[in-house]
Amino acid sequence: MTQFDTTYDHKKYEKKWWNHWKEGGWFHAQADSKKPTYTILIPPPNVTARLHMGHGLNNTIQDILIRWKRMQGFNCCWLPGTDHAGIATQMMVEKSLESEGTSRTELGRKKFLQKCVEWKDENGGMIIEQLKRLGASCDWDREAYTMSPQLSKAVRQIFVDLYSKGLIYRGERLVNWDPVLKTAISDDEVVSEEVNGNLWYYRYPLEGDAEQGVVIATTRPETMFGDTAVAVHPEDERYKHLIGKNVIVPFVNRAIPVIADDYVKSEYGSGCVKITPAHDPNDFEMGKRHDLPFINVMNLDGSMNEICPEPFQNLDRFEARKLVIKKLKESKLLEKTESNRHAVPFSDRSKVPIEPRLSKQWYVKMAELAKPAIEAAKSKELKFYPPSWEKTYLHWLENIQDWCISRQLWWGHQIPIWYCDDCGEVSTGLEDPSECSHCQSSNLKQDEDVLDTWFSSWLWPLSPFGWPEETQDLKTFFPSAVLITAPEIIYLWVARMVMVGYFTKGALPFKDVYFNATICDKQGRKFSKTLGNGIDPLKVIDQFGADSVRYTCVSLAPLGGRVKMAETDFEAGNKFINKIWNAYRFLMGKLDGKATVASLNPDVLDLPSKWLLHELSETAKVMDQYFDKYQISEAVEALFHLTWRSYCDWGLEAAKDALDGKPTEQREQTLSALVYVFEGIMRLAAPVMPFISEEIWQNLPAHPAWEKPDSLMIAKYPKVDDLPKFVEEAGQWKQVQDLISHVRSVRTQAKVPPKDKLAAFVRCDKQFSDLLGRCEKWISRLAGINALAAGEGIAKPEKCLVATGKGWTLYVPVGQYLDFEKEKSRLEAEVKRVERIVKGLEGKLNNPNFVKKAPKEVVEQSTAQLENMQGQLSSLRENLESISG
RNA sequence: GGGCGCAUAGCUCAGUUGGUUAGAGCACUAGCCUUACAAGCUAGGGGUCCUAAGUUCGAAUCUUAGUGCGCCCACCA
Repeated sequence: MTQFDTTYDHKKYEKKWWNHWKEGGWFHAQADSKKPTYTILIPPPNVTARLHMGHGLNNTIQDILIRWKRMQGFNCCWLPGTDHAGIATQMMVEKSLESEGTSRTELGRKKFLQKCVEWKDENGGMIIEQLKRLGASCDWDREAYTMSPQLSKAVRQIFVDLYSKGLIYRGERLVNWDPVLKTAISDDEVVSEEVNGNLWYYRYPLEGDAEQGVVIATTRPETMFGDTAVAVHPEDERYKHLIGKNVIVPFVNRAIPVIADDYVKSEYGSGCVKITPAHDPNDFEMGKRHDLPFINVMNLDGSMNEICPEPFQNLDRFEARKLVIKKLKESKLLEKTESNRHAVPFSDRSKVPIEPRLSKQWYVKMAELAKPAIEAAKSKELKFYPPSWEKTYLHWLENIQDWCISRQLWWGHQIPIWYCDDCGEVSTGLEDPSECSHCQSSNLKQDEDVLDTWFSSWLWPLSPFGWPEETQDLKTFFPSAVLITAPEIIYLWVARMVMVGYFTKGALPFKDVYFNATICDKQGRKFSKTLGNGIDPLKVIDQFGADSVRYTCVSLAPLGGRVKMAETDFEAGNKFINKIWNAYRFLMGKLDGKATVASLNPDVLDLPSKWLLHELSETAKVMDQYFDKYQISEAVEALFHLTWRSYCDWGLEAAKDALDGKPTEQREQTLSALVYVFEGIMRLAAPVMPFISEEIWQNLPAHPAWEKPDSLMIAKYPKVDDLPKFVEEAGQWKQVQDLISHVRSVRTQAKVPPKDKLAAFVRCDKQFSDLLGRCEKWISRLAGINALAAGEGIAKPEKCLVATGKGWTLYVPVGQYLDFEKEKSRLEAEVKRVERIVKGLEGKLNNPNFVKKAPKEVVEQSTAQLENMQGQLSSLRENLESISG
């Protein structure tokens, strides 16, 4: 006993078993294996990322499924890797350059990219090491990276394939222009801030009749030189008569049409809005809808350009705004000024408002690609867990917009497009072209932009396995089994992988998509850096151990949805681990150094042992069912119940009787059953809690019914068909358990000291009294009974408490402890409860429609139940009368 | 504003095609240092299954409306 600590110390074992697994090579999947394949692709974290709780949950779920399938004999490949994360990495590197007193533009593109590579080598991929602490059994030999030569080659290939099929085109779009940095920035670098501004109302006179006109309302009067329409709601009575006519833009004296569009809100402002398609995202959309001209009125630095009239030219946009208002006042066109608080997009970098700017971008045509992806979901070939996400997925795909794949960054895959200075045409190809494919000129310039990071990660099911080459890896590991990811990226990533899967291979990249829960704090707020409400997984792994963290995460998290988590929750996992450890200590103590135990012999095994064995097989069955449906938290709960409630609370307690005695065959059999079931529990627990289960499993004596490979992670997962079952005996023991619970309850009610032994009398049929006779030693030990009498003719003794169950009435004489008043009120409440049930059942059975229409089994069940409850009721009444009288 | 979803014990949630007395974990209460574990054992209290109407022999479960909440997308000139 002394060789075991009273608590499990994870620090002693985690490193040890991790190394054992690594040395065993069991993480690695063979491409030429004869076993069935099971592949999961890790959602590649940003190479800049640090492990957070969301990763913790997401990867624990993946590891559980992988370990479960591996133990079931599958050739499991869990592909790890990272994403080059264009924006995030570039921002990190720029930050460090800033601290060195230099900048991206100063270094130039080539040197900057060099810096990015250096940064990645030094700081990147830390999350990969952190995943190992969690116990993630990834195929580490296959670790992939979206900027590696292999994956970059795949990106190039898919670009060229799509281009050659006419699915990539160049189009115009508004980008977020930073007038200080004179560069476009990504959406992620734009922060929206509330500012106090004004809403100005001013008049645009009607063409040919300056007396008439419309009053528009705007927050950005300086863009008026780029106006190409004025829009009103089609049903707005105030303006209906003007639709189709022209108004004059003041100062530039340009005629623009009044158009009708649903987008306009009659009740906002004046109900009339100026449209500047080149300087506002909504106006841009409307410009496209109505085929309006796009007029850019600004220079790259945000000053007004030559299109604007003389006094405004070269003024900064905010100076121009002031002057516009001044001039409008002078011209008596300004009607009124309202203060207006509204959101303005700011550049996160330079802290100035961004200016939407028209520019050429590359797009992927999505409509055709989406078709098979839609079909896959509709036909249920592609399934979502929980299924409610299917609608979201379909809604997006059915209204899909073309995908803008160019990003104004340097870090990433530079767009493989070359512009010819001579003929103006573009060239592309798998190799960098040395001459224009149209005019053979060598005056080529590559597009400055890079591809969206998702344009490389949508190939994740393919490129890490060697695509476009038809490698053995690709043949074996594509498609994967299930994708475990966060619902936020259903469009960005999930749907796109499906589309490219069909485009390249004509197949789904995965059949199941599981969305894990979002982790929140106890107030239901998402974990976020800015709130600082997150839990650091590494900290809790240090404190409680990886097994505790894994167990707690999945037990708290239902499929989908949200999980409210606090650091104290991990104590629950820790308690469970400790319980397992102590069961192990107890068992090892009783085994007394034995290296092996006897084979199970059903002829000798006692009733509680058979029940426990049966519980194991039942749990193995339901856990498989839950895992199959990705209901991890339910599966883990079943494991908890088996371990704690069944094995420890009942199994070990009942076994003490045999274990305390001399070394008989009975004792050997009880030990055999305990070892067998405990090993079964370790195997069931291995996917969830790999470290403690491995430590224990390695030390358990060999049981003839379990094989013993080099590691639990490659041992056979318990299969319900192979496990012993004792349906009848299990049912019998459950009846005994029920009786024991009632005796304990009665004792507590009478406040009988736990150490005092009592007698018990049970009125029941012969079958049940025989059963009780066989179980007397356990009833005695577990219920504190020193004399048991059971049978049909048992009379009610004096001064006793009574309890009823299915087919039996229990009398426990409690003598001095009996409090008549209390017992009377308890019995009255009990009688009332049973009466209510009886009444309900009678009502049901007296209803001719019920008897006529309900299924036969339901009617029979109700009849039998009524009989049972009536029996209980009469026993209770009898006792109540005797106590009252 | 558009789309989707949720509402069951104090909290987090199960409840499988409508059918036993609606369950679990945590929390709470009481009694126990019973030699594996006080990070424990035993027992217990606690629910008009959001509201209203409907379908049905029968509704937590199905339908409709209302209320409250959440998520995603788009955001107001």
